[in-house]
Amino acid sequence: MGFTVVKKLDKSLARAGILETAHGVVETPVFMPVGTQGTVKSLTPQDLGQIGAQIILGNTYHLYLRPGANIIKELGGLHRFMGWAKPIITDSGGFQAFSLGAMIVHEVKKVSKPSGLGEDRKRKVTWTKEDKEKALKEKAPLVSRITEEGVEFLSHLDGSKHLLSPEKSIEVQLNIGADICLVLDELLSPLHSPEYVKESLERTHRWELRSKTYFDQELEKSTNSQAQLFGIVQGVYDQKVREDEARWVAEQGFSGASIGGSFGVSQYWPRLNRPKNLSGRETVDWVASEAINQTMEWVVPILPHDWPKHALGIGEIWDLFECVERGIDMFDCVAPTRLARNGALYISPKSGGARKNKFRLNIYNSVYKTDPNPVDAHCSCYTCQNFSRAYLRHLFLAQELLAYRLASLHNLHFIINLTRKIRESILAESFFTLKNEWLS
RNA sequence: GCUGGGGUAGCUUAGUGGAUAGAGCAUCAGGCUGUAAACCUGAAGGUUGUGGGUUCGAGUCCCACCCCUGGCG
Repeated sequence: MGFTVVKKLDKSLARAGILETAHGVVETPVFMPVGTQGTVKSLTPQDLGQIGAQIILGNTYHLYLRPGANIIKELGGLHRFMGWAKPIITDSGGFQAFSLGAMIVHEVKKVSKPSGLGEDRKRKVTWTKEDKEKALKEKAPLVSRITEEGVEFLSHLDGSKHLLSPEKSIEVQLNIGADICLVLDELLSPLHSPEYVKESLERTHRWELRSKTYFDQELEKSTNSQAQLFGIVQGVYDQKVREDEARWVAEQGFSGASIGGSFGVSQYWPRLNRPKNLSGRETVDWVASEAINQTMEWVVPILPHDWPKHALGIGEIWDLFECVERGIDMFDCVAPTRLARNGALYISPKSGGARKNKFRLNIYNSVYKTDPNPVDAHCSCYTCQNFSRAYLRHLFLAQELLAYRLASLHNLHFIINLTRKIRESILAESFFTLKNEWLS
């Protein structure tokens, strides 16, 4: 079990590697489809194999609530349960602490529009205990809250109360049979104040250590004794914060590192040298990319060279290039599958894909009503080989289930294939040529 | 022919004589980055069947006509 860098570029941190796990090797850079509830929505493991998926991501929080980690364990672990024999990485539930908590209260996202700037600057989000209680009560009946012990959840399924502690999270991940487990962390939002960020990061350190202690202690007894544990670099859009976190994580003896957080700026974390002449929409995109790219630049060089580095939740097309260039090896992202179900289908530069349209077309648009062409004429996926845009549009408008399946197949094939090409370009030392073809 | 019900957005409809006639679906366009997401926003769309009357004011009340629909001849 371990990670080997097989090729590194001179001009950047981009590299190709091989990650060994109990369920086989993973060639990096790699894109990991998200299968939150023990399924990559609408696709079978056979589909995933055919489009070249090497490893998928499952979710502790969802599987713990339903069907329950013990049930999965009894039925032979998640691999057997869902019929996927290749590696699985599991998220710790840290993201749900955020998406059911601060994300709602702060009205931010994983990758946020610039908030706290311009008109929004007046908006003040304090985070005293009283405000927190009040905000949670008023704004979100179903939420998570952070305590020293862990994350308290009210189940989104039945409202029941649960505590996901670092120990519980690891217990669930080991029971599920994850090849790679993640420590429990708390995502920070751009609207968290410096005081709260400090408090939270100190707590996350304690959670990460508790996760690791429990992991080390339980691993041998576990039916999953070859599992690996990744640490998480948390933080906000601030160089010192991120570098400090990277230094801390680097010293804890993990098998790898995931880089997480909510990427955006605010009155607290406004570090911006924004190019002028950008439209409003371009600014939004620029800020999101800038926060992600800068963060990777700050963090990656500090982390051990021989650790696999995982960008949590990142995976838009430009991110793949920019993050690989900055030394990232692994990606997971809901974008390909969620966008697919919502009718946004990826297109390559040769088919009109570009930064400005986010390399997507909206299949619902009426221009595709009679379009006989495949989604992307340069794509070799099953969907593009067999169906027209007009047919796909029809399926979406009719809300036929096949729409979601064909679209997911295409988007995932597209991203996985692109990531594979990126890997090949590193091996062939043509990475920048490829990047230029896509992001010129 | 007699009699009852009904005509409001493409469809289904809400609407005590009082604000710019609302909504759902459909249409159109945005958005979506460790999945509370086959989701969320927004826009467009109206000669209230036609014509007249009462009234400061009518989708609403009155009259005539037209159309749909049920019942009886």
